[in-house]
Amino acid sequence: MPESTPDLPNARIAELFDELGDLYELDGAVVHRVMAYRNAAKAVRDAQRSVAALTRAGTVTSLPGIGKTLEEKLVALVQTGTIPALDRLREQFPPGLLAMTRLPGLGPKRARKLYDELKIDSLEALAQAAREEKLRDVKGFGPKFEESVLAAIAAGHGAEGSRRIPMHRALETAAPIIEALRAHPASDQVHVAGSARRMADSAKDLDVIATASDPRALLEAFAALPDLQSAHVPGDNAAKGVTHNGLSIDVRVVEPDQLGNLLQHFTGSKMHNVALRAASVRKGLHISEYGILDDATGETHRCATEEEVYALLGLPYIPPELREDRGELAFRTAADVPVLIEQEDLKGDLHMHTVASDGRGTIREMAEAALARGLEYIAITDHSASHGFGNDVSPDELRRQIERVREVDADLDGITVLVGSEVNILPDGSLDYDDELLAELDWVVASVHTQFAMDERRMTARIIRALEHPSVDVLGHPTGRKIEQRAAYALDMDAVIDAAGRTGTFLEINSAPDRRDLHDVHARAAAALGVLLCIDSDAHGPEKLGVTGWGVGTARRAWLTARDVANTRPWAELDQLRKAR
DNA sequence: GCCGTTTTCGGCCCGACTGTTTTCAGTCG
Repeated sequence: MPESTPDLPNARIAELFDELGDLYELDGAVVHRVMAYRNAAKAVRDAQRSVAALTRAGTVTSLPGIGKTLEEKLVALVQTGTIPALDRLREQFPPGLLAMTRLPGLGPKRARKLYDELKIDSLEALAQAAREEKLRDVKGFGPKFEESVLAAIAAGHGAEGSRRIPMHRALETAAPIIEALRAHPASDQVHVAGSARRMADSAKDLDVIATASDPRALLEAFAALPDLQSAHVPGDNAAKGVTHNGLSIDVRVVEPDQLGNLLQHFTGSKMHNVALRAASVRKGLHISEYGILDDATGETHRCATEEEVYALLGLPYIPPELREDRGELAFRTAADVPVLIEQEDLKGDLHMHTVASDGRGTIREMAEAALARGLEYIAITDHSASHGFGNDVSPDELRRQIERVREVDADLDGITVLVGSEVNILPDGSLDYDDELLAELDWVVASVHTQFAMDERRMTARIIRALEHPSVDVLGHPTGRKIEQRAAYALDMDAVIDAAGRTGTFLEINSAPDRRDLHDVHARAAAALGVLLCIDSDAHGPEKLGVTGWGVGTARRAWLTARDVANTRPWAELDQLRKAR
């Protein structure tokens, strides 16, 4: 029997559409055709079900931005594993040309010109030509360009995978800078906008919007900060700096009566703004970062707050985390906007480690820290026996751990301390403690920690088998991805979500800031099918319990309310909701 | 290439900066 080929993941299909867009752009296609591919890539990336499956079912044109032509390309992709137009374009344009377009200041039009006139088809060839001062011979290029191109290549621009950094790292880097801006006597309001405000996974750069009594003084003070490796203040309302670890920070100072316009504009996302403007043009309103121009009156309205911006456009306030053009523009009144979960809604934390495995705190230290944070209950879930890092918790050791947890629980008032484990899901889907021992635990997280390279069919079967185990309460970090570091393992998430719903198993939103796994698209899909999520810290020390803010950020991006998250409930109530043991 | 309170063609978001121009296209956010 022929091995069934697993479906291409949506993320992969989206990459192919993005690549098609890039290649058509090099090919000189009209911008709107290129945009159509980029829109389609976004639609695929945001789709909550398998796009390959939708294609087979003949319903893929129900996705926004997928029409007849793109459906044909998807059909070819699903049936043959390839898109003829993509193969043709790849033959026509060497991959180095795409790398060139990733350099700042060099886009597809100019890259194509260099390719046509000087046969330059790679970063290396480009640098060589710049050094030999040959680029200036091409009309539209000059010595300045040769200089900047060499600097950009030397700085590592254009290289694959060097473009985004995980959001928590960006904010750690920026924190002292933001603090300095807030503390400066000339500053009034200082807001972080951009992807950071939307709680995205990663950042390309950071946008800061401020109001100030003396804008110039604030910008000069920013540029002089020792945290910056270089800075540039081109005028009285903006500055750009680069930190020593390469993070770009853009600061804009604005009049207070335009703060709403600028904050809205620079919070994005780009796709949200594009869609918002397109919808507003139909009402005779033109949005820019400076105000809203009304065709009817010829007046430009300045807005001090974002609430005013959205109100003028006939929309309720849209929380930043929802501004991704994933349906939020359909809201008509405030009642349509989901009441998003907040960190304060979390009553418990059901995944954390102690010195028994690879954590740094004791059971008591973790419990006291959780109590101080206002949590009503926690589960101590050290790694299981076969883990291979930290201390292995043998079955006997786990029995002793149960006793230790019971003692702390009895000893501490105001918090319930549950005993659990983060059990490994072995390659065949079995767990590495026996069923009797697992049944003694209050709470079981099951996670994959080995053999990530398994093919999709086997990995999906492996995880579903674990979900079917009567003692497994929640699937830990369901996809294994690490932001900008490690891809998710091959997994049929539709099938996993279905199995979670069928077995009554929860799915975790692991809050470790380099994981945030499940990520928002899948978390939203799970909640839409009634599967409950658990937002856990996976803390390896008492000071890390607060990372649930990252998980909550992901949950908010997934449109989740407190009801969608299991551990917003008191323990007694949650206990009733989980599968029968 | 998509899509329809501008419905099957002709639109498709907005403004600033840059380097190279002598009036602007390309690029960026």
